[in-house]
Amino acid sequence: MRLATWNVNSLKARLPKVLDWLEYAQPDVLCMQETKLADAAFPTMPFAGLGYEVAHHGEGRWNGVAIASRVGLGEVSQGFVSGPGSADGPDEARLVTAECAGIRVSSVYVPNGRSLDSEQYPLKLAWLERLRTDLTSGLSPETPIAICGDFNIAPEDRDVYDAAKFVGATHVSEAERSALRALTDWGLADAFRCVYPHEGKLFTWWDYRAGDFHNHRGMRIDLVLVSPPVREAVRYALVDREARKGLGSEAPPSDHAPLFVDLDWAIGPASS
DNA sequence: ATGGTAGCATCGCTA
Repeated sequence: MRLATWNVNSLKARLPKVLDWLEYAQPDVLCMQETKLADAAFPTMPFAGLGYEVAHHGEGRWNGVAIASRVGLGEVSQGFVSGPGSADGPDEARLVTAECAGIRVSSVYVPNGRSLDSEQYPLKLAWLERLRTDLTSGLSPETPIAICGDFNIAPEDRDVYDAAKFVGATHVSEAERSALRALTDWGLADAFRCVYPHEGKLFTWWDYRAGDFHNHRGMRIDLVLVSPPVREAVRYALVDREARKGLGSEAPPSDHAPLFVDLDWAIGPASS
């Protein structure tokens, strides 16, 4: 089973590239973030044409998350479903969860945080804490779980191109990394790190500006977090940098590259 | 130190 995540930065602008990538990379499940679409505007037909069912949670102009699956899609929930303060906070489409081939898959788009002195920064930390309680309360780590998406956190200094340039910046602060550790302490593992335990400077996002992609100035902020039964099944993972390139007259790329994780996992017949 | 780019509900905001 190939499980992928990709912040597409507008599915409307990126649809041809996403469809090309589905045909080329053949993921069984693709989690998307920043679709920037309302639910009614989601292009269901071209996904169905490639054999994918889709669960989407969108609001229109910003955010928007989706899960496309060709191995079954059930028990869909949009947004937070439980936990304290579930009625609080801004109504932003940043979480959708569905069961795919026996794995509880979530597509998440963690708030950016903007800067440490922004009012958005504590909201990011609160959102992460709420994500933890929502996705883990009442569950055993032995439940097959995969939380996939744009976490807007680089877990370690080796996950940014130059740690010195990020001192005092968001995405690398101790509080953000601690919020991420709360998830891993519960039992979730960074699947990419399971495959590349020693490497550094392997990124999933590069700023559009100043030739950052070409100059290898990026960050690893897109993650697939897996519970122990899924971790046991991890065989391979890759960031597809080809998809971050703008090729000739094609549509321009997202500023994120897709990450996929290959699992030795029984898919079984597709069901819905 | 600044600015660099992209998407959008575009002349301001988000990333």
